Amino acid sequence: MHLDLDAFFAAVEQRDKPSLRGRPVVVGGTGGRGVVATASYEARAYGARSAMPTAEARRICPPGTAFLGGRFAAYRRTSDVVMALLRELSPLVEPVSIDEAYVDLAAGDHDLSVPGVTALALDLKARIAVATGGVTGSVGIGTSKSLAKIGSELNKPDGLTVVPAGSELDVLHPLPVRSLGGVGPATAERLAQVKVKTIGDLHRLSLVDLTTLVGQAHGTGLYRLARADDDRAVITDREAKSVSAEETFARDLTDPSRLSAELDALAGRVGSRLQRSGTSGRTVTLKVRRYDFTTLTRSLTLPQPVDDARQIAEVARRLLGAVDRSGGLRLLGVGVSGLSPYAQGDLFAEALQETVDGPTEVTEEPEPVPADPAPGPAVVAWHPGQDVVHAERGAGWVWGSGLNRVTVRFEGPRTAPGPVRTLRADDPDLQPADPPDWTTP
DNA sequence: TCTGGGGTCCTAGGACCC
DNA sequence: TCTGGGGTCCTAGGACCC
Repeated sequence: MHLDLDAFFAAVEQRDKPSLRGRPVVVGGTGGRGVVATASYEARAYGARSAMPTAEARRICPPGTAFLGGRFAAYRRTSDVVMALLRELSPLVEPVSIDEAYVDLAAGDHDLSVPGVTALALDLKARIAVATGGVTGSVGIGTSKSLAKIGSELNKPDGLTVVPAGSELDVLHPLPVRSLGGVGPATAERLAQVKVKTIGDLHRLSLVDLTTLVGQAHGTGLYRLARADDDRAVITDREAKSVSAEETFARDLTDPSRLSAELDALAGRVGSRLQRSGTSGRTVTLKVRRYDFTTLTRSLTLPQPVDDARQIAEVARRLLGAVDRSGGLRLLGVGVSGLSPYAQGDLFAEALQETVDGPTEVTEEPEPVPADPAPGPAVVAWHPGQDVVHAERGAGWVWGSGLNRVTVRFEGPRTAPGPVRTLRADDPDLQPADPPDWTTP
């Protein structure tokens, strides 16, 4: 079974504010650069849609339309109530998002005949409406995730569609390819170029033609979905693979200190979420959207996982230093991926930390003194693009560099030219500047 | 007053290793 | 003299989803 709550954010607002009932309601970003998250069915009648710029929705919706910024805590509470009802049906419930979930009815104790699941779904919808104070949902039931999802889309809002076993292809074939999960604008356009518009058309394509057209994984996936061949399981707990935060600014930013402060704030959000979830990750990714909407990412994988906001901000700043910021930036984002469990108080984690940081407790052992002097001065700070390096004992010129490495020729006595060293980002001689100074040309 | 924010998965090339 | 074949990891971008 697939359940999709109807115009969810708008429905919660209409439930909580009776004056909004029967009126167009748009929930989303209300600023100049906001987009629509959810439009109520009344607003959809005027053309308002998810992902549409709110400015456009304001143009096409009549006076009296409510534009709301959203109350996510309220949506979360309502969602939790619904998910709890689903868990009464089966232990196997997979929340896809705040307003959507799959339920493996076969894992519960149910009559799986068409009349049986129809009665079950009608009862569920009634109980959702009562428990949430009037929020409705659309339900699809079928022999696979794909069919259940398609079923829930077929009769919206407040709908119920059961696709009986054996009738899958009859239901699928007349539908447009866009109905299949994973077929977006780009794939639909490619398929249209070979005259494939419906899932029935798709069924006639050979596996080789399909994978040539849209790639190996995508092609084999679509080949199977067109045949109602879908054995994906309902997964109750998915581990997060990345944590990120991003922000579109009301006006493009150029001021380095403002950008730096924004990175601190974003890294702070990511770091606290990582720490709350007891994870940390090795790869830090910076996302940049320029004034002209061109978007790029830069990432760096560290030798050890991080969950500390300052460290995350440090890496992000270094990455931003290598990006062309002329013309202004519209958006900055910071993410951490390559996550691993990193529970505090975890003995294994502490042991791991010891190997990284050395013993936690202060020991009587003196710092070991190297027998031979280091071959060159330690580099204190270097940022991509920077051509002079300041070191603990002198300065050097950057001979060559990549994003996470630098080759430096250090000054030395005239009789003995300085050595050339290549340092990677994880070289202990390459230490973060404090305060970070990525603005240095 | 054009185009959010949070994610997942896949691909492709290069470095590197055996 | 000349250049294999397998694999993993990292980086960057793109498609897609809600």
